[in-house]
Amino acid sequence: MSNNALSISTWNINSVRLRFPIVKDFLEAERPDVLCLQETKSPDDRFPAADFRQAGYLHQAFVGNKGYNGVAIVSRLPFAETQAMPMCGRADARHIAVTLAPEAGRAAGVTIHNFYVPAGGDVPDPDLNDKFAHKLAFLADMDRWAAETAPTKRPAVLVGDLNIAPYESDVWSHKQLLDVVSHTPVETETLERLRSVHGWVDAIRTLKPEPERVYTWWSYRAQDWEASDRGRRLDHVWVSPDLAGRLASVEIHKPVRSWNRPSDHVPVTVRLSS
DNA sequence: ATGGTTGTCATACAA
Repeated sequence: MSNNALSISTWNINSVRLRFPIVKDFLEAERPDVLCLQETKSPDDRFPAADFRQAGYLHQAFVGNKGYNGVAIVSRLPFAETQAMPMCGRADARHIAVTLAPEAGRAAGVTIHNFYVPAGGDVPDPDLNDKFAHKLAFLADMDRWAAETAPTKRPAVLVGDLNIAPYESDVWSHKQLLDVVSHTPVETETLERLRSVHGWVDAIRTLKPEPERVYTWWSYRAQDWEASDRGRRLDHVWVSPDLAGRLASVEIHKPVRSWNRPSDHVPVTVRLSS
């Protein structure tokens, strides 16, 4: 029997229909048990469900909108239940969760939460920028949700594009990004409090501790993303304390950023041992 | 200081 009880990949795909070919290549290469996607940009009736089934991912949960937002979880392991929460009172497809069924073996009963936090626009002032106000309200909603449901009291994994790079070594220049949305103190402190107060363990930083620089996103706007290497760690994997001892590996799939017609985010894979 | 790119949908807007 494999010592690998559960592998989960998370990836902001920036249009699942446009990028299905590279998603398929990724699944064939890595074969994660579960793939969590953000920014699918697809209404539910146009989600490529049959394509994922053909790739072996029979179990699916997704919510989407036409042209924006959207999250999905596709899996080789069956679900006992699925849930999509409206955040900030809006049904705008920024959260979906599944709990793995008894047939998932050592991974049975693990709940996987997939979040897509609003990017927040350009101006880091909630009074001047509604999108930044929405981002802060979304984080407050996540805090409320965690306080009310205590997700880390049970085996749980939280993944997604949280659109915040919390630590100095999560960005190419801490000093130059202090006023840039994704790395402002109000965001980084709020995210760190949200994570730690509710008992989540940062899986990426557990296995790749500071001060190693870790990025999961590189802008489309660089002439040469790899040469300039102005990245940020916007994508996260958090686990509940009872799973922290089972963290086997975390992989940032940086080469995927150079694949044909890439997303600006790369996939991240976490593996839990039995 | 500014603009740089991408995807979607319709030619603006969000990221």
